[in-house]
Amino acid sequence: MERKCVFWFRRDLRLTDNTGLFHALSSGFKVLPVFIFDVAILEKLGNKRDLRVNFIHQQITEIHKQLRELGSGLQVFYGKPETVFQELHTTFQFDSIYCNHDYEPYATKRDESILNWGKLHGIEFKSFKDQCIFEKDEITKEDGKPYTVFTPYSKKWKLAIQTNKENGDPIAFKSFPSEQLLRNCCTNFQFDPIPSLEQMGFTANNFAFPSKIVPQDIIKNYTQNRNFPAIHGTSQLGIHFRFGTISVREKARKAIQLNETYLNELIWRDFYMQILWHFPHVAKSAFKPTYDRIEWLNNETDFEAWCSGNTGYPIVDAGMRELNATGFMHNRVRMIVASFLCKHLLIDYHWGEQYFAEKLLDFDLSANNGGWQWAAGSGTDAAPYFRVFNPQLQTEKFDKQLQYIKKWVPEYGSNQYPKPIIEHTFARNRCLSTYKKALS
DNA sequence: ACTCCTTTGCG
DNA sequence: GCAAAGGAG
Repeated sequence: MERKCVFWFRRDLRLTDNTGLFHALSSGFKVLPVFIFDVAILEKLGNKRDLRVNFIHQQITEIHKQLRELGSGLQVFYGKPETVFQELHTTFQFDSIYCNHDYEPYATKRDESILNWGKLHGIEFKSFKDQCIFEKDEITKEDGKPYTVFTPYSKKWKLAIQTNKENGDPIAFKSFPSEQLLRNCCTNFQFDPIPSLEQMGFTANNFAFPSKIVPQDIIKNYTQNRNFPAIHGTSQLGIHFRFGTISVREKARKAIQLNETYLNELIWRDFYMQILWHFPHVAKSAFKPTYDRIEWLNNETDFEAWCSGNTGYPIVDAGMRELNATGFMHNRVRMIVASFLCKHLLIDYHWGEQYFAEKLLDFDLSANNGGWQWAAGSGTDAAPYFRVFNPQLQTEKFDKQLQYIKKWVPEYGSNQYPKPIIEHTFARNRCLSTYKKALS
């Protein structure tokens, strides 16, 4: 009988340079590509117009189309992964499941449960590194322990790129499934139509997502431009990294050629992924436990003003309005609004982290958590607690002409614009004493 | 022990 | 200039 396997797409929604898919196709087994809309994840999304679900739907529809042209297809399910595989196995006797590693706590548990289910039925679960360059224990200190500070981590990372070249270049375009390989996909399978967004309780939306093609000048001038929110100076590739619609290896090769500052951003991504892997508690609580003792004020009126972009601090409000309108916020501004929420308003960083998780199209647990804990001061290599961003100075440095502010806060300067909800120096001193109390 | 960070602000 | 905390080499 023909040996068969399943390739399970998760956050690697592409056919080219996809490590797990490549291994599945070269295994000698016939490959059934599948995608599962996980009910547990979708049910947690409060907004039924969620654009990220739209994005996933678009991408898998595209993959299905590409595989169709090769006489195969993508089998898409809506359900609980454990149940889906169990049911699929009764009609389609596969010998193994191939996929790529996912390092988030929920995904780790889910994969372990699938692996254990597989063991009971003699099904192998084979997972590969694909969404980052170095993972887990690949970059550690000399004593084998994980780095918790970025700079030494990044030095080791760059060194490893050089030294690993001989035995399997970590950024090589090594996993290209040729058309011939793709023909190892199942052709005699009755593919079901892809469940519609409406069937899953979501609304379809014609949204123009950021392109995965980045003009080379943006990367070349990244160092000079990246901090100015009025300039289109960042790649805006976040959503593509999040769902694996681009290959991080490809982008790392480009970054090495073109711009070290941009490369560092990719290394930050690996850094926070390995932090989440080694210290999964950061998803729920502070990396530095004493920071859980901070007595946040958590004023809901202040939080509402922050969310809606009505704090009376124009750079903060511009950022929040950009986020609410587009699902994107410039990174410099992310730092400013985060610092403002934690330090000026003394609102638990978890509130802001959650709000970003709901709104950002490029939301990624490890990066978002790392960023918020950095801003709150509670994280690895974080901003010292006594460093309180001054929104006024940040504006003078990074939006001197007020172009960004005027774009998102058109009423700025008129009497329509709210007065600051808190005075800077007062807020700063209140923050310092509150933090000091918790940390002493 | 000594140095260098760490997406900075204040006096 | 210096603040004030801890990691890494």
